[in-house]
Amino acid sequence: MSSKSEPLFQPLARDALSQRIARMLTDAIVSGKLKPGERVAESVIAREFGVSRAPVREAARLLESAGLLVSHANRGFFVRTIDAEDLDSLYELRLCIEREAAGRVVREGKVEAIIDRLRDQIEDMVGMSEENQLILQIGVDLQFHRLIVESSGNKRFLAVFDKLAWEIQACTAMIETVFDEPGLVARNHYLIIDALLSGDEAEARAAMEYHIGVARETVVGRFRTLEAEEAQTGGPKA
Amino acid sequence: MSSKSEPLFQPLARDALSQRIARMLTDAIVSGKLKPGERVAESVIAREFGVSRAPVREAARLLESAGLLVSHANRGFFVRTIDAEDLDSLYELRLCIEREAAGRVVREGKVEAIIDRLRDQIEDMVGMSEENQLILQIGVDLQFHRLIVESSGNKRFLAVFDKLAWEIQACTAMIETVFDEPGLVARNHYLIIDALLSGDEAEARAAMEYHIGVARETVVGRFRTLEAEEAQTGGPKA
DNA sequence: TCAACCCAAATTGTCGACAACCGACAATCG
DNA sequence: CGATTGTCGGTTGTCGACAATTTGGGTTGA
Repeated sequence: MSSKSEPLFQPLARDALSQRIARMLTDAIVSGKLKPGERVAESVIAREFGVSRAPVREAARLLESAGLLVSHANRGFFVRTIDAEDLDSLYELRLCIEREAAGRVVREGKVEAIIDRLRDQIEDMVGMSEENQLILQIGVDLQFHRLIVESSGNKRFLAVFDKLAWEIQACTAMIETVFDEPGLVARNHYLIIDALLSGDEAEARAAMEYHIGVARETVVGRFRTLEAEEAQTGGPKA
Repeated sequence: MSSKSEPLFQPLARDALSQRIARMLTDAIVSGKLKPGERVAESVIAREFGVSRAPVREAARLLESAGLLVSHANRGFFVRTIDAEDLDSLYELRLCIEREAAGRVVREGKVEAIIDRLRDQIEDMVGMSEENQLILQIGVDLQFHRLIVESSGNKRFLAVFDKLAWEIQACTAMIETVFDEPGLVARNHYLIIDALLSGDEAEARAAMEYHIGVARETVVGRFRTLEAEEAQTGGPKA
């Protein structure tokens, strides 16, 4: 092994077209440029990207399995609509995963390895909250939680988290003012860090449960009012 | 609606080809006819089914997102290999979901609505255990658990469960003797029913945790020995 | 006026073909 | 004889075209 020479170049980024298209579409949905319920015609997308329909189709199927699109047979793809109840279920699932992950991180002594990065991310969140960069803040927020899930060592937890994180980001992007006091939300993550550092598994689980519970109430609550407003203006869609 | 005449024929299978192919492939994998690590060339499958590669490709991507296949860029699809550690992670995830689901079923008083069906399924399991129909028994076993998860009312729980159930079934299909005493395993489900009927949420959670813990130790243990055996005979594959 | 019907435009589902790519074997050179 | 390089068969990635299906609007008839 020692005879291997130092690599001069990184491998070129040569993903398949479908993967690049999937990433573009994901960004468009998560950032809210494509709105829920909106149609995503593969021929239209193919024209815009200047490729054939095959890779677009594959990208769409990828996003379908990720839960960002839904497909009706012979009618094509639509950006997934999500209702408050569904969002609530999503947070309940998230709670299960992250609570267990936080416990495992403490139990297996993985806190030290990530504590610095977690602190940095909180700093980033605080900075973004002061500049009212809410979408970006949500992104870092999810990264913070992802890091904990990742270091739990359970790859299945991470896979589930990644799937639901996309959806949560997309949903929060739809709400104009997610939190009344973004700075407070950012700083509240210090409570999680404290609990992790306490070394008490039960405390870590409780802190995570509380944290996610607050987010759940806030976001789902906002979403409910948003739904009620839209029920008055625009008609409901299936 | 009443004017509709009696249907002379069943509707022809008019799902997309890809869905039918996906189902066939799923059966082949879950039942063990396609072994882990085995190559699934889309051109070969397309020839066998007498269709073009496009629907086969879509089916493969579907199964990839379901976790039954993996794709290496430009090299095609392979039946997913799973190691004991991964299987253990899977059971840990399953524990999180089902423990919470059992609690919710009790909390929201949904037990009555499903108790009869649960009992029937246990009877089925006992019958199959006596006839040494282990694969079938595992299927009903998972149906039993699925019913609890479904009636928890959280659609996300059900979605995650369905994904991991496939994998658990495929893994157990690889092990010749999953349990020493299948009849005992089947009857142990009565403990879950008792806990659900107790009306105590904590008790329901504990019973589910214990039940899955036993299965986890048994199956993962068997899998470890299976891995060790294969490490001697055949070389390990990436 | 309204309903049912029919037709046309647009979109998806599927197909066969070609090019790019990977892995393995054979050929070449030191 | 070992290592690198060239070549080849087979597979995937992508494409353009055709068939099947849905949708919406226009027409016809009561």
